[in-house]
Amino acid sequence: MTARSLSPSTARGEATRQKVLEAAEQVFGEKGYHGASVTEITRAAGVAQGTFYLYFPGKKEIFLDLVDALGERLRGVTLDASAKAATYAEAQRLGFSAFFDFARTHRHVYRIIQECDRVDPITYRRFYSLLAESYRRAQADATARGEAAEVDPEVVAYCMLGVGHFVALRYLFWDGDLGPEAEETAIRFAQKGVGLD
Amino acid sequence: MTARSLSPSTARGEATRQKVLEAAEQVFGEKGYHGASVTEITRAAGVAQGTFYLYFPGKKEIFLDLVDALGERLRGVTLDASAKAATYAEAQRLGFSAFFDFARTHRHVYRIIQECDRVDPITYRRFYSLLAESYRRAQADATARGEAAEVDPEVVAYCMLGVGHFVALRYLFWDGDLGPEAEETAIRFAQKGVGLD
Amino acid sequence: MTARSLSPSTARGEATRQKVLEAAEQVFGEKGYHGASVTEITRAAGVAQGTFYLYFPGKKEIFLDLVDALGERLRGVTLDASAKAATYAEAQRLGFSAFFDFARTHRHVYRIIQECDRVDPITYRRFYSLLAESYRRAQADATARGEAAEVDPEVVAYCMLGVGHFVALRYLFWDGDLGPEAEETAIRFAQKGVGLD
Amino acid sequence: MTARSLSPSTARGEATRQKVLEAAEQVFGEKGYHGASVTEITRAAGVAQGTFYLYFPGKKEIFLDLVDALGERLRGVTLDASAKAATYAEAQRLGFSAFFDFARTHRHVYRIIQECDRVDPITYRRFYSLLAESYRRAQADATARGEAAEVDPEVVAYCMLGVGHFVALRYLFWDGDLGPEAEETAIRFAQKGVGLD
DNA sequence: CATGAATGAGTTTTCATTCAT
DNA sequence: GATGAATGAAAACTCATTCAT
Repeated sequence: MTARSLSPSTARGEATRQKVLEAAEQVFGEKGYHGASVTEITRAAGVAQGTFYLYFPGKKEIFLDLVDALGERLRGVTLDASAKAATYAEAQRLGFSAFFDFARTHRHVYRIIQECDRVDPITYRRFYSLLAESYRRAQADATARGEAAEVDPEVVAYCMLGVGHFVALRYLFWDGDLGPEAEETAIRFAQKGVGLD
Repeated sequence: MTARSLSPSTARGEATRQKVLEAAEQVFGEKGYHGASVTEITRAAGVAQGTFYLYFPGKKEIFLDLVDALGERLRGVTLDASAKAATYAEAQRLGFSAFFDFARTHRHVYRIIQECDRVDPITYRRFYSLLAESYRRAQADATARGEAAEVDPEVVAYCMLGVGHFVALRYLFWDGDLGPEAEETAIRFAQKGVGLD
Repeated sequence: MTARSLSPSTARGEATRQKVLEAAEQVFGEKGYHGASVTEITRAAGVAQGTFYLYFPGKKEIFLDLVDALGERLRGVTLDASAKAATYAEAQRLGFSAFFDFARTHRHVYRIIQECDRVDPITYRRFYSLLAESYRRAQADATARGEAAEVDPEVVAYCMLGVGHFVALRYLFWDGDLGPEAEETAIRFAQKGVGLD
Repeated sequence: MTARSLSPSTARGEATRQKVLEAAEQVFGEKGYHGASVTEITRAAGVAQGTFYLYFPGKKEIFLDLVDALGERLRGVTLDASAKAATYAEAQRLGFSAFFDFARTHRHVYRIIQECDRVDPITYRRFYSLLAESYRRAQADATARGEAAEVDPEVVAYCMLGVGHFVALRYLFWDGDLGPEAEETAIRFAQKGVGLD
């Protein structure tokens, strides 16, 4: 997407790069972008300080790389999940479930996304824009098929992003887990709102 | 709420305290928590470095003070707005409008809330918990009056928080402003979801 | 001795000066010269920061004043005690006892003397020189009267200072108290050394 | 003794560590613990500020390291010296001489020991406890062999520490040097006291 | 006499990044 | 490719002292 990482030319190099990347994900997840230090990442990766700069231009860049990668993975799982559905309602249900599963498995890492807004707003925006794009398209298609109301799909996409994010925040991150009823309620909200008339 | 600031005892002191607080709000809004330095805040306030520590224990504390204050103001405006409504639908509409107005007016500052999660998760959680409380109560009351469906009001509260936050993010912070149609669509979403019957 | 303090002209002023002086003694004793702050002293004295500078030129000066005063008191009690004795042996015994009593009562304050060496070596030296003077004279007199050996009384004076100081350090400050046997042994050492014939 | 320093892994690192340590000894000796700053130490060592923290956790730790090292050296020279003696009297004489030599050569550094009491009382106490231990043992052995009187060797040990310290203070630090007569008198005092029969 | 707000120089410490080996 | 010692700018914070009221 953006050429942020330096290229390894050997297999050994590629392996080192991976070690660093994984260590970074773990350390960033644990301490956040500002709380983490390059020293700590390299220590966790089991390489020397200088090695870090052989593969990444700097702390910022590896962080943004991680965010991009995370976005890609998240889009992958949600898209894959909803692709299996026959109806829009079913797609929404499966999509939300996949999202919550992802957030559950990547608790710490998911939270670092928010820090990205200050580190590089462009990357932050891209993260959510690309994610929203799937939602937008699904809504637009459903509308075309008469399965959903005729409303601006872009707005709807961000509404759904919001529902997912805040329900995950409240139940997954604060409470420890999200039960099936809460998940059901969230999906119901996305489909029928608060239930007015 | 939490005793985080030191006490001035004269009017002059109170005035200085205010100057510093306002400068901090401005600088934090512009550069974020980590990007801002105490030096910068005092420079913006027109006082000496040491003066800062006469009124606040440290950078972290003034930041959290600001977040608490922001939460209080935000709860104030949304509650005031929805109090004027006769029906739940109306209350939601007015509440969202008030929220968007607030976010519009406090763009920069509103964004620092997200940084708070890493600085002090307790304060971050309190910010949203207290906000959600109003929404929860409104939903519960509406349900009791037969105006809303019988669903867990806590989940609904966070769904609404999410809708507000992400629509503000997309339209207010990224696009520059949020038009009436988008606002209308968001409210409609909160009331009827994506329109699935 | 040295004109280090500023002069109060009224009775009220004299009272304030005293309050500050006493607070300083206590705070310095507790935290040491460097650990104590002027703010803390004034707080302990119940006066404003500025008031301090009405009576003392600075932190250093009040500290040295305190050291001088302490020396005067210590010389007073040891001299008074040994004046009551008929023989040199008796005078030594009473002098040491008085010294240990003083150290016992002024544990904390006594220890700040050592810090004085770095703050102002002149004052530190004066403290011990004046104290040694009494010992020196007593030894010289005893020699003249045939009660003590014919040795340089100046050296002897410092040996006795050393015995007192280190026994107090070991037993009073570290152990909590100095029993009569230890005191007796110390005195015996001063009179007969390690017991080599 | 206490793991206070960080580890260099190369010869170059070890060399730098030494440079910093030596600079610290010099600067602390000259200005004392509080008068010295890390900046000054690194400047004297010819390294950058940050380098200091590669080898020592902080100013306090390097200071305490220095005190421990000093104690070890001092114990070494006094023990070595007295080990050569046939009698207790001879051992005392040689031990005192070695002590005075050490103090003469390390004037400045020796004086920083006193500051240690406020910086870390434990380390201060250890310094003298370990030193006293040799004296105590020597006295106990001499008593067993009938060479010295039957008195508490612990008290005697501190008496001798005191004699050494204060005679060094008076003659070495204040006067510039300690002549043989004064040294002789001090030793005589340690052996026979003030000469009371 | 007394106050206490204000000052600003000075201190310790951190850490992303560089570079000789 | 890999190392890890070295850098130095920047940060948060303290505190003796001044001075307008």
